[in-house]
Amino acid sequence: MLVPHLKDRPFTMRRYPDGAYGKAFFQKDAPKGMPEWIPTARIQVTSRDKPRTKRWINAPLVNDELALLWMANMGCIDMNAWYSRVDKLDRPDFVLFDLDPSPDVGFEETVQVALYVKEALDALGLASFAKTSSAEGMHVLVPIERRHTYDDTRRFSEVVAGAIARSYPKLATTQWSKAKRRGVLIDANQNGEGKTIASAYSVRPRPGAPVSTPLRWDEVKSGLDPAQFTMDVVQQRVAQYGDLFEGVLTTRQRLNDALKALA
DNA sequence: GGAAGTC
DNA sequence: GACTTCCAACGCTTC
DNA sequence: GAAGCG
Repeated sequence: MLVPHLKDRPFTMRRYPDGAYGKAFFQKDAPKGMPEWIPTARIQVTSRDKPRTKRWINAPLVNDELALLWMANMGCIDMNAWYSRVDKLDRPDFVLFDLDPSPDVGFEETVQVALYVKEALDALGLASFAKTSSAEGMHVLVPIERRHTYDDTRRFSEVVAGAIARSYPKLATTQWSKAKRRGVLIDANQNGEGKTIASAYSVRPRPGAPVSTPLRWDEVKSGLDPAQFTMDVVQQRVAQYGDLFEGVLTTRQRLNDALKALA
């Protein structure tokens, strides 16, 4: 279920060599010694040194279960990949609404904001898909045609997030600075080239090992508990429902009309 | 966890 | 030989 | 414009 959501996307390894609670580090350039049967994409990324330079890296592509197993064996727990695929790196497959509760609110409020996001997207005629992200957060994905740029998707999510924050100021915010933030952050800034998201069905390195779990929208309601989605529970869900995120990979929607309606 | 750089 | 460091980087605010 | 930060 997991592999299709990683297929052909530059994969950023997040390794926990000392286990889920030890020090972790990111590694986007394929380590030497990675077997040749794991394909790579030669891509250019910006480095963080003072004069921002571009450098070429070999990004691993987790395209089958054996590659996924190899990553797990390298200490990867959450599986992080780009929003776009290697054949069109600058065209993301979806817009992400990353919902992150501040310390003053919890999952209950996050669920409510997720419903507001869906409501707004429904009004724009856009189908969306929800999953738990970590212990407290939610991800709402809007699959799109590969015609829009990351700049398009970021501006779109900014507009939608801003509208929701203004409509529900007690509950939702776009305030970046943590000190001034109250309520659930709708983080539009997570839409950008080179940014990654923990995929559907990723296990999180947290107590209880919760899984980022695709949900039916009718499950997104008061009382939903993200901690209930343990690995065995999610395996049962997959057996019962199949991949609730299949639509993310198959739905193609145009943002233009929605953007126009907002302009 | 492992390579590479520093003493 | 032992110890340390490196394995990412966006776009906002701030100075 | 560089640096700090979530």
